[in-house]
Amino acid sequence: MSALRDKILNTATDLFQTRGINSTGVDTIVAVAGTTKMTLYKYFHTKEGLILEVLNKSQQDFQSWLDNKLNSKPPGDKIKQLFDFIEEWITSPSFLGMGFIKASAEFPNEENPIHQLSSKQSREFRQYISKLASEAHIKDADGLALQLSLLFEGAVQAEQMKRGSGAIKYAKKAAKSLIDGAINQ
Amino acid sequence: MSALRDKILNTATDLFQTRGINSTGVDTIVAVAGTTKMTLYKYFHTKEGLILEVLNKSQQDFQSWLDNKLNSKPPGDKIKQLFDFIEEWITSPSFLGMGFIKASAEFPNEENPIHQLSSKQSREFRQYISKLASEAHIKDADGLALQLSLLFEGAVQAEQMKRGSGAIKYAKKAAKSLIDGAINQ
DNA sequence: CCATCTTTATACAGATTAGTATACTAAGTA
DNA sequence: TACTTAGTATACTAATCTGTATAAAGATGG
Repeated sequence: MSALRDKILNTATDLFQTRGINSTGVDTIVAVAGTTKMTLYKYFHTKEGLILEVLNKSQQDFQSWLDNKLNSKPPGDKIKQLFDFIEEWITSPSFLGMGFIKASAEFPNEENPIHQLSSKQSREFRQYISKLASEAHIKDADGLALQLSLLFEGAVQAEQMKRGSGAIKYAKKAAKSLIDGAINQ
Repeated sequence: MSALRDKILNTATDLFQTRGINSTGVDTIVAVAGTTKMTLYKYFHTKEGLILEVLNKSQQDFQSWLDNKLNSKPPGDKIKQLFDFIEEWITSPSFLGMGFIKASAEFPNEENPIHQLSSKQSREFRQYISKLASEAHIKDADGLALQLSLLFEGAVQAEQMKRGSGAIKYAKKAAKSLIDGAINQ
């Protein structure tokens, strides 16, 4: 809708990833975005509201990027190609981390709305992987999806800790082993 | 050395895990520990110093607990039993998360001393797993260790997001697959 | 009993935080 | 031209943050 609103949202996304959520004040966000607090609070009623919107948009962007990549492949092959695109995403120079992983660590209390949204996004991504596994006619789709999501989150975590860790290469290998094992069963 | 110093360290460890590091002020720490800021700053020169000590102690405690558990097993069997003890640790009611995983998310900048310590601890734990793999005469010990560490960090992450997730059960299965695959090769 | 050391209590400085109030400017639209 | 809307500029509140200064209280050992 508003270009200024988008600018604030994108600036906040970037700052939250590079400096941390709690360490980034609204004053910093508006200064970097080139606007004022009045405008920020017009579009986002509280900082928490802004954080929730940042998380939602980040996840939507990631999911639709991935979905778009996979949509050109036959349904039964998608699960096998999943980690190729995850590798592309993680090794991209613009990779700054996964929003919901960092957010859940900064807001560890399970009662907190930000933590709850993070948890929900993690669950939904796992379900997405499970759907891919089902389409490949894998028996225990949920079980495999959980294992793959562990590899995924582990690889993201490793890359957040040390850029260029190369962890995704090994996650990919491990994923291939697990997928092959699940198919021949 | 000092009982009061330990009390502050333990209180900070608990609060950092349950409320987050940046969200926990030194005033809160001393109030819960039942002492004053003057005493805290006598033993820890800055909050950052306290955080670094909390991280170090947490990791030492975890490592020595695990090492103690594994020491009763023959060297070649340790890698196979690793995830049994990790499961015991994660499912324990006192489990509050992994210090270095949360800390690296709260301090995402790689220049930050807290981030650097987190990264170092993650690397050292991976090397520890690699040593276990070597003792079991596994060829690509480093490769397997990296894969297992991804499963480990993924499972911890999952459990931090949703207590009682059961993720560790699937991580254990996946680890078994990967270890068996690495042995028969 | 005196001297030393640890700890407490309290108040403070200076910076930063989230969020609001007020007045202004600019731009489009009817 | 008059009205509305979007955004800016700035100052403010009230709370919280890390870290320090100062003085009193307790404890310990010679």
